[in-house]
Amino acid sequence: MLDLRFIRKDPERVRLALKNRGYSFPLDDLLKKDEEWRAVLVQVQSLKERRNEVSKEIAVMKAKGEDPSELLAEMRDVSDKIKELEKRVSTLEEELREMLALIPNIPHESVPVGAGEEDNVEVRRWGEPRKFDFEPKPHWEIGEMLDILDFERGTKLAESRFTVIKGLGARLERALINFMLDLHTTEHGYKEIFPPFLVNSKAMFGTGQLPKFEQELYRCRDDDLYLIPTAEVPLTNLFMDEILPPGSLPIYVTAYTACFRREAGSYGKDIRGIIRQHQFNKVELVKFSEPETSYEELEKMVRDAEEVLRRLGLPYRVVLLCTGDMGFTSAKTYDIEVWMPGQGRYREISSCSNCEEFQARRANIRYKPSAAEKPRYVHTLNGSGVAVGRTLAAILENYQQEDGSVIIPEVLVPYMGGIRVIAPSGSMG
RNA sequence: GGUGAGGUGGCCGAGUAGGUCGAAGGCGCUCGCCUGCUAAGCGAGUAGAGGUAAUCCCUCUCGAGGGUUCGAAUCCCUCCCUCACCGCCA
Repeated sequence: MLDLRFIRKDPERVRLALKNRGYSFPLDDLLKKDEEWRAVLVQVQSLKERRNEVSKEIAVMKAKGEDPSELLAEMRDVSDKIKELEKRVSTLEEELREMLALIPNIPHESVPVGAGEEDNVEVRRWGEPRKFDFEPKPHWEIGEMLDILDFERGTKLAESRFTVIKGLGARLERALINFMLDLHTTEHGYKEIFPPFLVNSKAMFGTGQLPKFEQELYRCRDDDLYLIPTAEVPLTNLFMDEILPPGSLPIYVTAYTACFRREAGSYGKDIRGIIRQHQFNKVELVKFSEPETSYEELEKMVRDAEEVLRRLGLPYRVVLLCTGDMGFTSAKTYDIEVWMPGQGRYREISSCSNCEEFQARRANIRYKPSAAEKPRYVHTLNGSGVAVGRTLAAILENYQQEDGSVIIPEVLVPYMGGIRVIAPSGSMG
């Protein structure tokens, strides 16, 4: 959420940001409403001032045994007028809040202006895509052949875009989670969190999923609870409505969670394989930072995520998203894309964003720079560190052998109990 | 789910026959004084949000929302949460 005072002071900046993002928004309506709100507010406040004064006078008169009935009559009218105007004020405030909640964040000045994916800027590559002397298969074929990915039974149990992972595949999924968490907690300084997988609507508002993206969420019928689409939601909202004491920042947290997304509107996309699932696992990184250092923190966070892929030996590239391709809450986003030989292209496996104070304002997360200073909003950052299912898919494709077996990356062998290869077993199950 | 108790400032804790209470007192914290050092002691300060260019000023906030009243932390209604006991349960 943007600061209303900022919009008031520099509406052209907001207008430009909206244009660069490809958003249409009735900014003039908002400004007009803001003006009316403040006008009415001034009226109410001065009437209240009058009422407060007179109420004290009445108390004094009564104490002296004088008759205050004249003042009482006057105040009855004032009180009615206040009630009437207050209705208007709260209506306007509600409308302003609703409008404000739909304005996306302002892109950082270093973000390229562009309409969509094609205008993103590649900033670096790592690793050499392997040369195959056979035709590399897509991961879903490998997974089915090894009997570790079971799409039919996933669909039977739930619906399409749900998959059952079996045997050494499940073990590999678990190994990846543990490997990523260990890396971030022991080497990158993140604190491990195991949060709820369901959160309430207030938390969803705080990180920006609500109200605009409600159709992307799974909701519980009888409770004000939603399945989280990413651990960013519970992690970022950890300090909702709090003022962090001096010296708290930066805070680094990480969590493994399952993530749940309805994927409304991506009907035809990535139907095969485990790239786009309704339920998937992810290890998430979240930082709370002082405004002055948040962009350094973003660069570090991207490196933390990249390190996962380096250790796994998976080639990738880092892409700076343009204004038109960024998420609603982000001021600047880097995507990390892993090389998928079976598809012959790079696929997003991590997305790291600096939301500046956009989410902090929504979730009311502040800190005190020092005991004497006023609270300020923190900057919040989030990034995948990284998407587990997509990593598993990338391993299957990058480490596949001609005979259909898959080599386990060296760093994962301890997590696999010493197993170095997943080979077709021939057994059903 | 049932019954009972309770939700006040960073923390503890006063404050109900409604009136000058954003709120006593204590702790903590900040600054100063004092003191070989530390502890103790003394003095001052110490919530958040909004309106305004802004110190001042004004308004709002005693779990949330609504009501009664000239006026509510204090009265009424609804909801939420916490704690205790019971029931159920991984």
